[in-house]
Amino acid sequence: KQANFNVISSDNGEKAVEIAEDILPDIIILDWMMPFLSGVEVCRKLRSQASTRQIPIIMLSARGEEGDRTLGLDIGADDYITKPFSPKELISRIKAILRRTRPSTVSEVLEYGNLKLYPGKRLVERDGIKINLGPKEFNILSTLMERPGQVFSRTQLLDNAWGHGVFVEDRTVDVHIGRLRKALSRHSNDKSWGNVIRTVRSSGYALALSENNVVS
Amino acid sequence: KQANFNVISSDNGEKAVEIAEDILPDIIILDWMMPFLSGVEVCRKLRSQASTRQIPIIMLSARGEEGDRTLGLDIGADDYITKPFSPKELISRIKAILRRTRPSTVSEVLEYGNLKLYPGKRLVERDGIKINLGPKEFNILSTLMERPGQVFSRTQLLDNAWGHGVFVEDRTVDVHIGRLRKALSRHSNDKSWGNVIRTVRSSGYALALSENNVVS
DNA sequence: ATTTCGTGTCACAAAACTGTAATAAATGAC
DNA sequence: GTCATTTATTACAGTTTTGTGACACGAAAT
Repeated sequence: KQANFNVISSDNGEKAVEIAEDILPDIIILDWMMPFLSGVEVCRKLRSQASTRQIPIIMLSARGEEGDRTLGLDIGADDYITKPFSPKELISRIKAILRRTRPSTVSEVLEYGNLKLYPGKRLVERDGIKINLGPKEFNILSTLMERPGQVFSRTQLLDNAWGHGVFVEDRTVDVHIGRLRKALSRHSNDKSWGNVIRTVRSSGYALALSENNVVS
Repeated sequence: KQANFNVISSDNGEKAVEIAEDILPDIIILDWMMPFLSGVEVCRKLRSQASTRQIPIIMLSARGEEGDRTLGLDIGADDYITKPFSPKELISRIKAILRRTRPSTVSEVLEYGNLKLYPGKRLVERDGIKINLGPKEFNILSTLMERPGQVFSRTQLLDNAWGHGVFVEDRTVDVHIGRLRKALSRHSNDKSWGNVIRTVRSSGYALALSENNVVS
């Protein structure tokens, strides 16, 4: 919490799995020893299910034997820390993992062209000029900026920006993309303020600098 | 091999471990039953060694009992497939795993001559110049570029680029090939921008550099 | 209580893309 | 060279997909 993560905890393995399936956290810290379901079993369970398979897992253990360590990693944990450990170490390992899976959760700032997005401050700037976005628009842009160039389908954007399991029309994304585009080019006529969101017919949207834009 | 992976195979477990340690492949497909060292033992061996510990493993097995499955996963396999399975399934599971461990190996980009195609970005470049293609054209080119040189019948192209079970005239492919050719050579007269799509009379189409074209 | 803001939908307009058919070219066998 | 086939091109009439303004609604701010 001190490192500014949103933490949900559970004191038993069974519940942990439920929660994980439900809210799909960015990362899971798993204690080896837990009531009902051990860390190993939880890990296995999470790995056996498509929805949770991709979630990074860090295992914590009091025992330091080599055997445990490899078992932990074998079982699909992304990292393994033995107690005692410093909170600092835990945080930096978490960040190391998130840096490659979810840049926006740990980066101070995401940049693309003259665009800057500060995930923590929920702030977007273009050429240093602050830009006002609604939450949804911010989330969409944030998603796009995590993987510049990647095409995201409307459904993916809905999942990422709205949260899972919401019932919203796909086309609603279009409207928000429209608002986003408008907001991103409101304050200048400079060419460098052109459209940064490419629409990919029949697929979705992607971030793209207009100077890179396609010749047709 | 058909999916464009570089494959090395071994017919016994002992050798497999040696090879793995030697060349450090991106992923290992392991049969449960093997002479000398069973798949399980190979898996254990690979997992116990630092150099090979990170390499993803997919286990293949003829037996479908749950016991085996969890044993396979426990032992450190990243995935577990029971025979019979479709090659397609195997490929897609391989890709799923590589996507998170080695994104770059799952063809971030397909290249052919001065052509580059980025599947994730739905983007095509020739000599670095971006080229605008409709969805169907992109799909066709994508299909062709996955196996340069290979001749695809109109029906195959229809299946791949349109999806199975669509009712479209075979000849429609011709038209799209025409559009594709035009789009691919629109922005330059350079000889290197010549036709890259070879038509194979009475068979279909294939990717081919014009300098490779047949002299008749 | 009112205003403001952000959202989600709809409907319609605008764009982009497709499939087909008709016609012209080309290829290859004889 | 002629003929039968097969492919290339073109034009055009749909279709499909996107962009956008309008509007209603609820939550938050005033």
